[in-house]
Amino acid sequence: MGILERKIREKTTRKLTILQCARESFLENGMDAASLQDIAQRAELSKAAIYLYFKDKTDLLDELLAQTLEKLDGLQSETLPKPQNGLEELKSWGQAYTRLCLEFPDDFYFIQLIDIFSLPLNDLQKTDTEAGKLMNQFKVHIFSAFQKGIKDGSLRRDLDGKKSAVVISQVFSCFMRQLAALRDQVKTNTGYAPEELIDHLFEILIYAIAHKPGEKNE
Amino acid sequence: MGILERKIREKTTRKLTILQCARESFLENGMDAASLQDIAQRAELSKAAIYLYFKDKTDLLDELLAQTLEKLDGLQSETLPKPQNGLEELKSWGQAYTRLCLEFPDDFYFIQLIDIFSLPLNDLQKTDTEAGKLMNQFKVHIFSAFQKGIKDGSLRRDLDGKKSAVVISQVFSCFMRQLAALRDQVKTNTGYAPEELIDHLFEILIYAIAHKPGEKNE
DNA sequence: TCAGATTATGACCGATAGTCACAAATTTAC
DNA sequence: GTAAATTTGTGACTATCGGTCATAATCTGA
Repeated sequence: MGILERKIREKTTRKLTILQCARESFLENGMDAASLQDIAQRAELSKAAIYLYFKDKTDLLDELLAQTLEKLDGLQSETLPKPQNGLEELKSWGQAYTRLCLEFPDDFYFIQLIDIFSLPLNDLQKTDTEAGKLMNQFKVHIFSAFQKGIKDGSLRRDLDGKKSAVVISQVFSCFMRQLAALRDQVKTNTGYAPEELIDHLFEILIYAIAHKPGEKNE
Repeated sequence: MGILERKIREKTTRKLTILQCARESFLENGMDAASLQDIAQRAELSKAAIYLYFKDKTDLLDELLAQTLEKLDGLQSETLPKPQNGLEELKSWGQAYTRLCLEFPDDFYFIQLIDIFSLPLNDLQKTDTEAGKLMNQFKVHIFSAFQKGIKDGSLRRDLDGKKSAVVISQVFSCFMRQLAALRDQVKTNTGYAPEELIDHLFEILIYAIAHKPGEKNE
């Protein structure tokens, strides 16, 4: 039985090696320009050998994306050890996403490639890839944070929780994606550092959805 | 002189023919998948002949983009014949952009390919392409509408006009882009029609930046 | 009529993603 | 221990892409 275990172990380590090489190549050359030939060379394999471990180029990407989504999950639970009100929970997700963007651009590169709302919110089980499943989980978290916030009074009660979740999440992910894509040019093009713009986006969004203590909330 | 005129006329019509064929091919196959071979066949020319009229593939795209930006300009001045306050002006730009997205998806496809804020806001003359110049004009319009709104009291006075212009425009264009990209899936994936989501985005953004009559504005 | 410019082409280049027949290595069966 | 079967690997291949280039056809002005 030790043989089988060793073979499985070798297979997975080889897979991980290829993934790591793919990660480097994607980051250095970008999603389109990265060639399987280059990835194969880094892994000291022939290009055809890659296809023994991965269906195609997008399959490689899916696995890398799954890795990154797990990291996002980790960052969020790191910043929010205890459950708080809905608004605080939303903020913590936003901060985790922001940290991924600013502190871990390598990871963010993969998240930003896909669109969070290109997957159905309803058919939770209808996802074929690992990354798809994780993305759905993520969406469910955001959605329930909105519902919670409306109930506990930290968000405006006249909001349609689900609709706001869709719009706000979409806004946030799109904004961060664009920011990450232009990273170095943002400051020179707009005159503002990425952090400033993100802060302002936070202000605007929170201003728009949070219940303000002074006002009545019904 | 008639000969020269005819030659110029023939040259421009041929250019327009190629542009139209490129437009169709881009729309049918997408920016990447559309091949110059296909465009050439549609135009009943050899692939090499295309390069007599356009520098490369992105040159084709630039011209199509310029056409679309002019259309956006037309839509805006159509809905806003007379100058109003800053908020109204911003709304009219938003509506023009929305109309382009919903009513003229073919045109929107090209606008959505580029990012409004990937060009510098400062160096207005440093644009090499026609599309670049038009984009810069567009950005200037939005920027001055914010300044105007803050002055005339239709926007919150505590806003940093320039910063808000950057963030809001980015949010808006990203959102619409994603919406257009997923067009048919939006309803099934989120449960909301594109129009509903756009309306809600309008509500949120206006709620966040507009001066509310009841409140003091300083 | 004929030189010179314009317009057009097919053949070609280097690059890509992906396939496939075949070979080497390794495990399993006897 | 050896042969069969399976896994792991490869180089050569296809088809397609954006783009170039020598060459040819067409048209213009003198």
